[in-house]
Formats: sequence, structure tokens, C-alpha cells
Amino acid sequence: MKNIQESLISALQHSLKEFYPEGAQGPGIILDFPTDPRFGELSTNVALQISKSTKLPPRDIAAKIVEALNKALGDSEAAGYIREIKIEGAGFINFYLQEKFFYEELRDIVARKEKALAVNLGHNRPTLIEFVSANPTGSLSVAHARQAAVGDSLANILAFIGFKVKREYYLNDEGNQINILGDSVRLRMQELSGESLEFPENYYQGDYIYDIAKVAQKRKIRKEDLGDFAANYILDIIKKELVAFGVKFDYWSSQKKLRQSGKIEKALEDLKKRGFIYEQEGAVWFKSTGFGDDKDRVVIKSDKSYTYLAPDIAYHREKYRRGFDWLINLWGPDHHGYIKRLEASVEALGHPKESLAVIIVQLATIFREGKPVQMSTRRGEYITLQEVLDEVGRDASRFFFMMRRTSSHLDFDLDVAKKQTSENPVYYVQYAHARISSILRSGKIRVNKGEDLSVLKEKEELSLIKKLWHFEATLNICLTTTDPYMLTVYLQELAESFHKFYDLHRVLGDNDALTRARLSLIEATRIVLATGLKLLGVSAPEKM
RNA sequence: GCGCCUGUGGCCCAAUGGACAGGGCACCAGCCUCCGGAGCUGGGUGUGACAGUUCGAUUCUGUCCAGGCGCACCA
Repeated sequence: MKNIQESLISALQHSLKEFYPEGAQGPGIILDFPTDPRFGELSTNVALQISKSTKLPPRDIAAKIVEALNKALGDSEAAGYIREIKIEGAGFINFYLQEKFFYEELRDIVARKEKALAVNLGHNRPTLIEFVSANPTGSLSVAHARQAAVGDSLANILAFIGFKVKREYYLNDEGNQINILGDSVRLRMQELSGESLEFPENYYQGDYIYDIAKVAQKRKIRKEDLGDFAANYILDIIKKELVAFGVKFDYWSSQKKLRQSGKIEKALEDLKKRGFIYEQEGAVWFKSTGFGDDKDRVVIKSDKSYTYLAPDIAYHREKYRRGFDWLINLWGPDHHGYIKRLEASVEALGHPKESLAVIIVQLATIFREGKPVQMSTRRGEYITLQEVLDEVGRDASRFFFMMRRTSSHLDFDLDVAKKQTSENPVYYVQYAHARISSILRSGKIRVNKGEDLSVLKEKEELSLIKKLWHFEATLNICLTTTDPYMLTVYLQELAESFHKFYDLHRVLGDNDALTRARLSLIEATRIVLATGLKLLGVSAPEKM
């Protein structure tokens, strides 16, 4: 049956009524997967939660809840899958499911393939996820690489569970940085034609500037167009790097076009109408303190030019106007101080705070031979996405970038990522997939939908099926945390569960019925592994 | 000074407020006549410190200690 958790939660809510007089809000019910199989397949601590407010002993409460719960469940479908409900420990209510529940889950996966794994949690909610958005002034760095891996995988996951997701790259294609870029190219061109000059320290130092200068010279680009020319040149490089990393954007949004369209003025007018704009000391300010910011922010400087915030307010206003009602932004940690003012602007424009999720992607420190690699963008000394790709490949690099929570620092050891050994988690997972593929290739028996799966009685078989069942819940965690990280953990656990089964039990044996059932089991495992890896942008090889 | 992230066995990391804190690496000892040994099994007096909230804290709060990053009318 689909989603026994939902049925149990609603039955539980019903059973809690006697503890909450009309109108009172009970606690949110959480159904956990207990860490220890000794405590059943599902568990809730709701009785312990209630005992806080009622001062009654938790086990007494639990007993009453279970009594009401049995009535509420009656002879419902869910009740047919429950073997036992026990009160254990301090007052946990533990659910022990019938084995047929798992056999049906397994059958469902084999019969419907990855379709059985997709659930519609998103209800087609139009969602825009903006990430990378690096200035087109140089190749993408490892920092962008992590953002690309996380953003793309999160988008995959959200799309898989029913959100209408689009990927967007916001292009800072004008302003100071582009001017400096153009000037950097101009100076290098002068150098190339034999002039000796001093190259400012805050200009772009990388060798790629020479490459651009040479092309610009050949094409006789006008001096005033050098900035745009260089930005476009670099943007082409960035696009290629992203494609190589398996990331494709739906939209490339230009700040220049945004300004030219007059939408910045419109956004500021909108804010003004709503009463959140004022002038002081020759500058125009946004009253962001009205929404929890530490201080008000300048949007138009006293020299009449915009701060970075002004186009950004307009940009986000446009995102909503384009029909999106969930905006996810992935930013580098250098932008974290910027979150509050953007949230403030979104609220000031009348959108709910929750409709904007800003996720800070912490930096990855690259290690080589056990030592951190120092980086400096300005000097052009940094590890690029391309270098990581060339060195360790797409699969390992994407997986590695997501092996820690996105909000946590990540140490990325190039030497480990390169290793094709058990030290390398991505190979551990892929190996499980390859192993299964190999058995399925050599097995001559064809599995059909009606196999009798109840011959799967071994401990390792049942725990593997349970692991498969947890896939959906894992995706749900990725949703609530807006972080694909948990999926990398899950896939490692699933692979482990499979390897343990494989080691103790033969799939292709003399017993035909058992062989068929086990083939179903490993085929389902293969489907879940392949689906999970695909969501992370990692390949699921049939041979390694 | 302010903000964000992080302190878990020798090293790297898990644990949506739960029930004995789990893995990996390294180290030691085992497992291939058999579907892929890139695997599996066994071996461990560990949550930075001190308070607090709670029936219960690695998780929440406060103070302190240590490390990383960021703090513009830059983008």
C-alpha cells in the first residue's frame, strides 16, 4: 500500500482527541524509523510529548492512545498491514508491520520501476532554483562546483517528487567587475603590442586574459566593447564547464537586460508605494529594518548609481511575476550577511517569507597529498571546476561535494576521490550496482511480476527490503532540509545492506522459486540505486 | 566587536529531541572449488568545558574555549 505512514498519522491524530479539548492544537506527530529493528518498523514518541502538558505518566497515555488507535484503524487497509502495536521504553508506541507489506513494496518497485518511486509531494508548485551565478570574469572554481552539484541535484530531486522546477543562472554582466575585466584585457593587449606598463594588482591576473586579448586583437574589438566581449568569451567557457559537469540551466538571466527594461525603477516605485523607501544624506534607502534586518540599506547611492541590492530586489520581484512561488537561491558563504535584506525586500513586496529559501553552500577545501590548497581568485590562483573534473571525474566529484551537509565545510581530498578503492564511497555504491547488473546478466531466469516473494525470509533480505522502502522518506528529508546530502548517506547504507545480503546468500541457486524472488529483490535494489545516483548526477555503471 | 559554519575514538565523518552514540580509514585476525574480494565477518572504557530546559540532549538555550569564513553607499 502507498504510504502507510500517512494513514497511521491521521489515525493517531484522531486518537489524540481525548487529550485535547476542542480547538486545542496537539503536537505534530512524528513517525520515525527506529534505528534498531528491535523496535519495529515505525515508531512515535507522541505519548511522551503529551505527557509534558498533561503531567500523566507516558506509558498510561500510550496505552489509551493505542486503545483509541485500534478503534480508529478498525478494519482499514492500514490495519491489515500491522502485525502488532507495542508500547516500549519510556512510552514509545512501536508499530510492527506484516511481512506482506514489504513484499508488496518490493513487488511494486519491480513492476513499476522508477515510477513507483516517484511521489507527488510538490503538486506542481512552480519552483525556481538559482545557483552558481558566478560573475563571468573567469573559470568556475571549486566553490561554484559545489554549488553546481548541490543545486542541480536538489533540482533533480524536487522535480522527481512533483515540483515544477526550473534552473536559473543570474548573470552579473555589467558593473565594476566587468569594467575591470575589460580594462584587464585592454592592458594585456597593449602589452602584447610591445608596450611595457604596470598591471594593477586588483585586475584579473590569470593567463586566460592574454588568450582573450589575442582574440580581441585579431577581431579588432573596440575598446569600449572589451568588457562585454571578454564576459561573453568567458561565459562560453563557463557554459562548457557546466555541461561537462552535467548541469544544464533553463534560464540565463541578465542583469544588464533587467536594468535596460526599466524594471529596477518599477521595483523601487513599488516599494515606495508600499512605504518602505526614504531619502537621507543624498542616498535612497530601503527600510529593511521593518522586516528584521539590522539596519536600513542603501539602494541608490548619493552619486545616483544603484547598489547591488537594487537590481536584486527587482530581479526577485520578477521571479514572482514570472509565476514562481517558491524561490530557492544557493549562495556562497560570502553572501550570508545579505540574506536578511533580500528576505526583507521579498516581504516588503508582499510575498510570504517562506517563499524564499536562501541556502548557503559552504566552501570546500581542496586537499592534495594531505595538504590544503591555497586559493586566490584575483591572482588567478585557484582550483577550477574543470581541474577537479579532469582529475577525479564527474561521478566522484559530484558525489563528494554532497557528502556533507551543504551548510557544513567540506574537505575534498583529491587523492581519495581519485582512488578506486573502498576508501571511496562513490565506488562502493556504484560497485553494488555493477555487481547486481552482473548477476542479472548471467541469470537466465526471467523475473515476472507475479513472483511469490514470501520465500524471502532471511534477516539480510528483509532489512534490504526495508531499506528500499526508506527511499521515499529519504527524498522527503531532502525536501524538508532542501539539501540532497541525505541521499548520499542513504545510497551508501543501501549499498551496504546489499553487500551484506550478497555475501551471505546466493542469488542464482538450485531452488527456482527462491532464485526468482531474489532476482526480484536485487532488481528492485538496482532500480533504487540507479534512480538515486541519477538524481545526484552520478552514473550507475553496469560494469566497472 | 557582530554574524554564519564547525568541535564526536589515532585520523575522516554519521545520528529529522529518543530507546545500548553508528560507519569508514588505519591496525590485528578471519572469509574466494561457488553470481564481480572495488566485497563480507570479528576486534573499541569517544560527544571541547561548565550550566540550563526536558521524562530523555551529540542535537535546543546561555556562558566560555578552539578552528574556518564573512562583515562596504563593492559585486
